[in-house]
Amino acid sequence: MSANSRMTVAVHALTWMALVHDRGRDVVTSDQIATSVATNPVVIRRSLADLREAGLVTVRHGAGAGWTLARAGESITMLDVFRAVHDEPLFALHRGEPNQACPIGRGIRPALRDVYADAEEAVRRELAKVTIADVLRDTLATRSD
Amino acid sequence: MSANSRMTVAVHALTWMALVHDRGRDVVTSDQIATSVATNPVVIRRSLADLREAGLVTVRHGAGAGWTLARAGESITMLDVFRAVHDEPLFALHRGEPNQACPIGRGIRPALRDVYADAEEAVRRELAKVTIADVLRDTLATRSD
DNA sequence: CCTTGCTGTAAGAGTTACTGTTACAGCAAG
DNA sequence: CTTGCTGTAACAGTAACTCTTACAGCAAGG
Repeated sequence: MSANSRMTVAVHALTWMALVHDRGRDVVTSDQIATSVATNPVVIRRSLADLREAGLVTVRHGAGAGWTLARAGESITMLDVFRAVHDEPLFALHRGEPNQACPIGRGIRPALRDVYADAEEAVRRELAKVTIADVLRDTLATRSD
Repeated sequence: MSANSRMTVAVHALTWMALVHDRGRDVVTSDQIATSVATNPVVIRRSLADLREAGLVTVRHGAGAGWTLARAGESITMLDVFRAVHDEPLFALHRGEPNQACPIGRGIRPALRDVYADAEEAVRRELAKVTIADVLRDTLATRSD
């Protein structure tokens, strides 16, 4: 049950933007962020598009275009990012419909949905405790990988 | 960040085995389980192989071969199943190494690892609260899907 | 022994999702 | 109008998973 790295890329971008903001610059380009993440600018733009839809960043077009944090890093939580990039649940139910002639096949999906919902809610509670500012602080406090 | 359904299949199999056990039968075949899950017996055998390695089920070979719950449903938690089938973390870090010349690229991975570890621990705590017997009860209490 | 029925596992096809990349139209500041 | 960056489509490459077929291995019971 592996996961993609969209969450990681989005947090990386926001953390980088928060650092740059602290240093006095506000508008940054996808190219600059891509350099820090070491990926293609289009990947970053796709990620920032999700964050823009969630209201976490704003974009400016035309000459001198680029991205800006919509809120201070202290008020953006990991949960905000999770909500912005995650569409699918952490745990998947059966791919195909189980045998409805069997009592287990008939009733297990709602039962599992409840369990999975509780587990996912626990994740959300945990992610809500951490802000981009926290991640930035921890990131700068780290010396090595 | 979708997830595969290995967890769901494994829980389905165990729940079905618990029901059958309550009805007096102990040894079941992958073919019978596959009928309830509505999939191929090999998929079930692969899943049960994980559960066997985790000590949750035992297998018998030869004629009259089949699978048996190693413990009562009351003492098998969703966390046990999670541990048996999950090798990868819920949240993935960067696919490629971020730019080490950048302070964010250098320090963000350990920072994220901590956050992700806390979130995953929250999931484990939640899954530890639910047993196969609980799932069986909820499943049988459900009338429709 | 030897038949029988199921497990264990390899191998391959089909599907899906994501990443990385190229390409190009659109936009607005100056 | 020039310029630089965004927005997005399109496509290739990769990886994981499910499903299926195929077949060797094993042990209980005759």
